[in-house]
Amino acid sequence: VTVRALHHYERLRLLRPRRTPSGYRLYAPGDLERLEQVIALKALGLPLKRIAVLLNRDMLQLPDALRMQRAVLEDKRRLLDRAISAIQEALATIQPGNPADPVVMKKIIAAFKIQDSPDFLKQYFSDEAWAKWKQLRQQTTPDSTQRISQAWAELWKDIEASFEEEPASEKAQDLARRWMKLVQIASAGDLDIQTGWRDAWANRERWPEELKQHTASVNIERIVDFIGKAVACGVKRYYDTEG
Amino acid sequence: VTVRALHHYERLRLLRPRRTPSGYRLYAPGDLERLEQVIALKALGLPLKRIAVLLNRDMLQLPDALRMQRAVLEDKRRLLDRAISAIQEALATIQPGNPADPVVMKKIIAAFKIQDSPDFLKQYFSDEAWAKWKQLRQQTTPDSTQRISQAWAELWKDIEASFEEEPASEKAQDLARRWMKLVQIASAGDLDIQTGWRDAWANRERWPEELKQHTASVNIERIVDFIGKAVACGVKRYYDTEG
DNA sequence: TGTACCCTAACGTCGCGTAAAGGTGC
DNA sequence: AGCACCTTTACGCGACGTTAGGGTAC
Repeated sequence: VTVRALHHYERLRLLRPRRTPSGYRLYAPGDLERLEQVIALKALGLPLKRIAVLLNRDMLQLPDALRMQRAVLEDKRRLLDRAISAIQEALATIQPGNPADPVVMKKIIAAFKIQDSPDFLKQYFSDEAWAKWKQLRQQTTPDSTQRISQAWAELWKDIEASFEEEPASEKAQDLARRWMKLVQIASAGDLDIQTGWRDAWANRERWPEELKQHTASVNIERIVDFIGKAVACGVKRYYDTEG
Repeated sequence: VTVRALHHYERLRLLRPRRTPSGYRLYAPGDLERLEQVIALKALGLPLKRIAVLLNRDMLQLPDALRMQRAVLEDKRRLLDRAISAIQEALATIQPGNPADPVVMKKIIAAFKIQDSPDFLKQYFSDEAWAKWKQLRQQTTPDSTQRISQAWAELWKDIEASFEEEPASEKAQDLARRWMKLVQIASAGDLDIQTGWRDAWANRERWPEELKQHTASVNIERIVDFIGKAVACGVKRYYDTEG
């Protein structure tokens, strides 16, 4: 805490130290305690004026203020997460050595829009599934979100390289297993969430443009078709051997 | 984007729209594209002056700027996480209905100090273990951190209520299993991290005061003693039955 | 003639940092 | 007398919001 800060707090009526006859400030232990309170609340992001109200008028507002502040900070955190993963996406497209400035910009913009659009997907989810999905996203670190979306991209590419395979072939069955595993990871094994996504994908031609573009680099229709057949094949084989 | 913002960007040389004879601004498609770039970079938290340099002088700095900004945002996120969990702690102590304002403040301060002190724990970890532990903390959401620390607190209380039990009793063995399970969860099953924590706990009388106070509400010495015996008992029983 | 826009200029916000100009303690 | 400290006053930052005062398009 700098001297200037102390003066600042005093002008905002947060501190009222006594003075020596010549005008020097004298900080008593009580002032120090109050200062610690100010610093604690400031560290939570509360504006000094609000702290002044809390400490001078009524401490009873404190729990409410804390709850509000928590909500504010959580919003800020979400914005930060979005910005960070947008940077990740942008850096990923810039890596290969192509400068391509406007492309990078558009990647950033797209990354934001994609994270805006989930609200649009809500219509395909049941209320319960949507609540679970939202909670899951809150619990997931952007880092692991990043890894999952990269795993999808890699899987799509691998599938595109295997379009010629028979659905029953070992290679196709491997891809199908990877697919199902990713579905389990991305949905945390929750069936309601998986159902919501299945419906959302079934109506993907009605998605907003920016969301569609996220899969524009691959032939998503043929991929879905291929995996659908491979999974069907795998399920059939499973029942043939089991029963 | 408000009108005032457009004027502001223009004064900072971020935009240069043409003018009608009477002085009205005319925004061409090129200006719009540039505006979108400004907005995208601003959303990442870059200051407008830096954006001006990037867009006017050299785009080549862009990747470096993005990487730096990512680091800045990740720091901010860590601060935010700390503030959020400090609020959680404070609200948790306020719940029971006791106003107790100064106590709440001290909780907040303590919550910050505890999150500051991990650097002190570094000395007990091998370099490799410390790196793994840092990475694990980065990947863990504050939410789940909160749940884990609450689980520890509950377990401690349950153990305190069972001090009279024999180490070999079913109840003690249950508590030992809960303990080992929490260790596995908190360390993500990593042996290096577990070893680091074991050393850190072994020297807990040399921890800084604020960290010690975190366990001050329970009789941590007897808890550690009790669990040590119970685990030893469990291990012995395991080998007796196996071999 | 109205009214819905546009323009510039300039001050306010928030939490201090940073002088500048001068007094106090020892 | 010197030097390290204190005091008040006031401007600066960053990204605009918000008047105030006046012109323009239709």
